Amino acid sequence: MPELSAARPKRADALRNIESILDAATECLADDADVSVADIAAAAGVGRITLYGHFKTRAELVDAVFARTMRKADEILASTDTTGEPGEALARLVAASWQIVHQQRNLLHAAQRELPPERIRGTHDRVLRRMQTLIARGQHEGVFRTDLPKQWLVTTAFSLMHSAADEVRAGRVKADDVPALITQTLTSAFTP
Amino acid sequence: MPELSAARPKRADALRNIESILDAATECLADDADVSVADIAAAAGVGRITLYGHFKTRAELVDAVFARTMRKADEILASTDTTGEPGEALARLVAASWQIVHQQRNLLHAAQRELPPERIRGTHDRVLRRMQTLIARGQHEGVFRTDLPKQWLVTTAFSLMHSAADEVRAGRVKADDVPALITQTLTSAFTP
DNA sequence: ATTATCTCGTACTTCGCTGTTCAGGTTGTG
DNA sequence: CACAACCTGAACAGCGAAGTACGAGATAAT
Repeated sequence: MPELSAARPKRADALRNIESILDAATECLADDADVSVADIAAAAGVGRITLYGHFKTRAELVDAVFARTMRKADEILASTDTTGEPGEALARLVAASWQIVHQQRNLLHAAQRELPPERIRGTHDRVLRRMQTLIARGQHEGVFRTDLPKQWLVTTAFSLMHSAADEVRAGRVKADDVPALITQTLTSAFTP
Repeated sequence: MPELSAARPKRADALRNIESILDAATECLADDADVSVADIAAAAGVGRITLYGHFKTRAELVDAVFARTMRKADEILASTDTTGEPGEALARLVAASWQIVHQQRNLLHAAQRELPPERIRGTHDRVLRRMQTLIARGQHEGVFRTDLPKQWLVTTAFSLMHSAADEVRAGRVKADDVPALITQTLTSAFTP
């Protein structure tokens, strides 16, 4: 089922506004998962009613923001070199992922509060899969341990990134130190 | 400053109700961080107004529940043997901690939403310190790595426990497997 | 037994947010 | 240009939760 009623193209200004809204929402949600729709609309320089014209509910908006962010994240990760020695590739992938996790720490919280878990999982999927693929390769080449399920290793990696983000936020760790911290930890955690 | 105005002893039934409320709140918050005060009161078999008589605000209630849970957790951990080979002691400490983290997964979320971070940190402190002490000893004995700050190793340990709790909840990991999973991961992550 | 304490239902206020409706003005598109 | 799509503010309805006030009744302490 491609489309129901051909959905004629939106007008240019509508598209522009939608972009503004998504941009503003991304920013607002990044530093407060509880922002009101009104605040987002204001930040976008748009009427609240206009916003509702494009996104029927708050959840729909959050979903759109989350999906877009994940899509962008996936593009960034796609441009990260994951070839070569798995350990080094992991370091590169972690460094790139960390930036995104760190910047969007709150967006995930917002999503978790308003979206069903399956939906989050689905949207996350492609990003997770990149890590998973790399880990699988590392296991295959005998560089990463195989006594633990690769799914768990993925969880471990993201777990550390999220926790590190919290630590930075609390001022207990410097943001610049994080990639090294995580990489070193994961390197020993993953070696057989 | 011991006490301001001597706080005469509460009546027996009041104490009993306070206990009921804390018990009910602990249970309710454990499976939904967003329960209403009304629901908690109902679960405690107590009027909502009675609850407000003992806890001025919702935040105060959450704080009390959180503090009590951490106190109990600390007692459990206190009865855990942390002597002997650090690696094995860590395994025991993780197993014990994991139970608590797993059961109270949502309580932390509730606390994070309603309490100031410093407060959470403060209440958490004694529990974290146990892990930290063990890690310090392990480092001292040359069993755990020293190229990363011990604070970070503590973070790593708890990070994995919390993520594991999420995985279990999502049905991707069996609860019984978790202690081994975490222990194995941490063992390699911590060895130099 | 008397008193201070505690309980509890009902009903109310306050608050903030979401989502909708309406009516009129603006702007892009063909 | 003409029309449809779009934007807009203001105002409103609905909701759920927090917290308050009152007053009658139950219960524990001394």
